[in-house]
This record gives sequence, C-alpha cells and structure tokens, in this order.
Amino acid sequence: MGESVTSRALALLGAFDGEHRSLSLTDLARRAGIPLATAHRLVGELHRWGALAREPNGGYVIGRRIWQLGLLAPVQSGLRQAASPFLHDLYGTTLATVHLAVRDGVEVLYVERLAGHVSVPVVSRVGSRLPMHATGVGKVLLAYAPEEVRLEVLKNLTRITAYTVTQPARLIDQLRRVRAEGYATTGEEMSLGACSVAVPVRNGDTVVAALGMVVPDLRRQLPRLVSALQVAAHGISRTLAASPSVQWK
Amino acid sequence: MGESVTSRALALLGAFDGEHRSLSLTDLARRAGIPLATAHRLVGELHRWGALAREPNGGYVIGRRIWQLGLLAPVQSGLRQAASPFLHDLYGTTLATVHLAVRDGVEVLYVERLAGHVSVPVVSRVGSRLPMHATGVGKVLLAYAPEEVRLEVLKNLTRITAYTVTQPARLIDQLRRVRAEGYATTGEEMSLGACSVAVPVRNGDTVVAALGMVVPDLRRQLPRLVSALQVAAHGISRTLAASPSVQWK
DNA sequence: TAATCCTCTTCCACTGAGTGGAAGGAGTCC
DNA sequence: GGACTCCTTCCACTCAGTGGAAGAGGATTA
Repeated sequence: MGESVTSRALALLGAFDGEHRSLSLTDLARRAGIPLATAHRLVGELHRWGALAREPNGGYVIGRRIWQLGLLAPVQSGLRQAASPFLHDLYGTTLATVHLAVRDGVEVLYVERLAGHVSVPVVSRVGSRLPMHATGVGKVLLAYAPEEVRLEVLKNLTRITAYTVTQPARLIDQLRRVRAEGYATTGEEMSLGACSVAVPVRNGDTVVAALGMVVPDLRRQLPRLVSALQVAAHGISRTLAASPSVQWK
Repeated sequence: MGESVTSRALALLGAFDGEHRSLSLTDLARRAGIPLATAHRLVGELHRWGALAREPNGGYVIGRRIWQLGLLAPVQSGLRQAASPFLHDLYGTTLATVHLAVRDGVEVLYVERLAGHVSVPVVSRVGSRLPMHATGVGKVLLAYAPEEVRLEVLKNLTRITAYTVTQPARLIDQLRRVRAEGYATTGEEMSLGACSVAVPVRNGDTVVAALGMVVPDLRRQLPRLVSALQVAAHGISRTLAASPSVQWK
C-alpha cells in the first residue's frame, strides 16, 4: 500500500507504449507493478469508462475515450492540425520523410511524421522522444531553448553513432550557426545513412516547433530543402497566428 | 461518497470536450460533480503524471501523456494512419470535405476529417459522434451493421431537417440499395445545403469504416465521386490488409 | 488423453487512503 | 476599500480499496 488509487490507474494506462499496444490483464498488472486482483478491479473501471477496450482474445488496448481526449490536447488541436496541410505539401513535393517536433523537457517529441519512400533509416515515431543533440529538429529546438535546458543537454551528449557530436564546444558553435543561418543539419549523427535538415516554426517571436526532413545525402540539395522547409514553416506560423482561440505550447 | 477514486479521476478528464479545451480548477470540479478540495487533490495527481497540463493563466488542458496514449488507440494507429495518404489524395483532387468514420454503438464516430474549401455547412468534427440515419457515412455503416444495431437505430429516427428520413420502411429500403449499389447518399438530411456520398471500407469481408464526402450538390458529379471514393477505399483496404500486426476495430 | 501451467475471476477480513467543509490568502473588479 | 472569486491547505472522520488465496477454464505439453 502507500500508492494512491489514481497513480495506480495511471500506471495501468502508462503500461502501454509503442511496443505494447495490446496487453493481457496479467501483463498489465506486471508492467504497472500492481497485484492481479487490484489490477483487475481498476482495469474493469477503466474499461467501463472507455479508457481501455478489450479485444476478442482478451487483450486490452487503449480505448476511444482516451483517443478522443488526446484530440483535445493542445499539441494535437493546435500545432498538428495547423501543420498538416503544409506537411503533406512538403512531403508531396520531396517524397522524403518529414517531421514536426516540439521540445519536451530536454528531449524532442515527434508530433507528426510523414514517412518517405526513399530508403533512409528513420528511427522517429509520432509520440516518441529522441535526443536533442543528434537530430535536426532537436538542434533547432535546442538553439532556441532556455539556457538551463541547453546546459542540461550539454551535460549529457551521449554518442549514438561515430558521427554524433559529443563535445559541448562543438555543439555550442553549431547552435550559434543555427540561430545565424536559420536552419540545422545533421550528418549520420543519429543513424548511419541518414542526414537531416530542420527549420524553426514560430508563433510570434517564440519558436514553438521544428520542421525537418530526413534524406540520404544533403550536399547538392540543401538550399532547395531549406527553402521548401522555410516556406512550409511560414505557412504553419500564419495558420497558428490566425487561430488565437486555441492555446498550446 | 460512494464513487470510486478512479471514476472521479476519469470524470475530471471527461470534463473536457470540444467546447471546453481549457478549464479552471473550479470549472473542472463543477463539471465533474466533485467537491473543490477533492478535485484539487486529484487534478494535482493527474497533472504530475502528465494527463493534464496547467497553462500560465491557471487553466488546465489535456496533457501530452494522454495525447501519446491516444496515438496508441487502434482507431488511430490502424485505420487512421492507413487512411491518411488516401484521404489527402481524395481531398487534393476534389477539394471537398472528406470524412472517415466508424460505427460506435448506434452512432457514427468521425475518425478523420479534411475540411474542404467549398462553402458547405459541415457539422462533423474528429472525435465527435453524429446520428447514423442522417449522414452518408452513417448510412453505409448502418447498412452493414449487426441487425440489433439497425433495429435500435430504426426505433429512433429523429428529424434533423425537413429532409431527414424518419420513416423506418424508407430507411430500410435505402440501406438495401446501399448494399446493392455500394454507396450511400444524403440530400440535406443533416444540414441544409449539404449533400453527401459515402462508400464502405473493408478489412477482408468486414466493413470497418465508411469513407465519405460532403458537397453542395450531387446531381452531376455522383458517378465521379463514387468512383474516386471507391478507389481510395480500396487503397485503404489494401494497406490495412498489409499491416496484420496492428489489430483494431 | 492426462497432467501441468497460466490467465482470469471472485471472495472478504482488514486498514489507511481519501474525504470535503471550513478557513484563509491572493488576485480581480467596481 | 470592499466584495467577489478562485485556489490552497488543514484535519477529524470513515468506508473504499486492498491483495492473498482459491477455484474455474483454457491452452500447452508430454
């Protein structure tokens, strides 16, 4: 005992992730760290309300009530909806993987991802988080983040590939150039074979998101990609500015 | 007393809807029917976990953890993702409002909606429900619904406009023709000035969704719209069939 | 076919998590 | 300056919640 009922119910919901979209009762209890009988009761309540749904084979999945609430989250109803047409245009003209991301603490949270046809290893998934220092969108968000966030990230530059920037001074210099030139790039720093370029998305003066693309090679097409990204980013910013009723961060 | 802690926490989450995306603590307590002190404690827990977020002005909004869980719901990760490219293609070629909907009990649940430029009154919103008998997607879903669902809907044919079909025999005949011809239409039955056409989306033999469009007038362009909808619906079906790992309903 | 294992459901003696009215602080408005 | 509203905190009181155990049913294995 000692844990609240609410925290246990939330732990049950939190047992689901990208790799575990359907869970048996026993797995739910185990992953949430809750005795089976207790889990059974709480899962029953979540199911009756619609937070969970039960499949014919007995497994539980996230229910439609959570899906509907998720649509109300500012990140969904504001940024993602505003950005969607521009992301599809961008994807349509380049056929590369397109990302829209926001900062979440000291990580990048992927808000939207349109998968490209080009054979490039892409590890992002909508709703997932990746490190800021090794991704294009992450470098953009880091460049405009509060100083305390930047300091926290700079303390923990883990190597992901042989090309990952792990020296603080070098990353600081890159971030300064992001602010000066208006875009960030990476070269196989997150995945071998994948390069990226990203630009900021502003709401007024505030950088609220980053828009990026992943391609196998940047060398010949960088100016064209930067231009296309900036056009899309401006479009998103105009749309955000035109919808003052929806607040989001 | 008498209500469970879990049901109260869920009631707080359920206080949010399309018209109430940001709520003060007092409003949350009121809408959830919970004393202020109790609401304060439970909202604090939801906030700490990330189910709710607090805005600078003190209002609460749905938090990112709910948004992320919502992405895991089968309706999101299966149908909606599979359908997205086809919906954008359809929208791109017609510029009309495009809907993707599923049956939820005896109502239509709108899973995706791409808003058109044509000035047609459209009342649907993603995540919302509308009656089955007065919408194109609803008639499709009703035509292929279990008998007991059909009987339940037929008992309650409320009039929405002067053109709404409220006689059971007439609707039964229309549903038979939906199954025979492969598409449903409406003519100002839900909103004056709005006509719609919809087709079934199948997964194997099962009709799992309906794909529809809303236009001001159907008379000259019905065959072309039906054809475009069916092409898109087949594409969605093929994509669903190719992703067996994701289960959804 | 039988034995074993696992999941899920139900029960109930026990207990501490949860309750909510009241009071007070802070901010806004007139 | 007073009135009003929202939010936060307190704490005496109580019943909602707990979880080990037992059993049913289905799946797996020998």
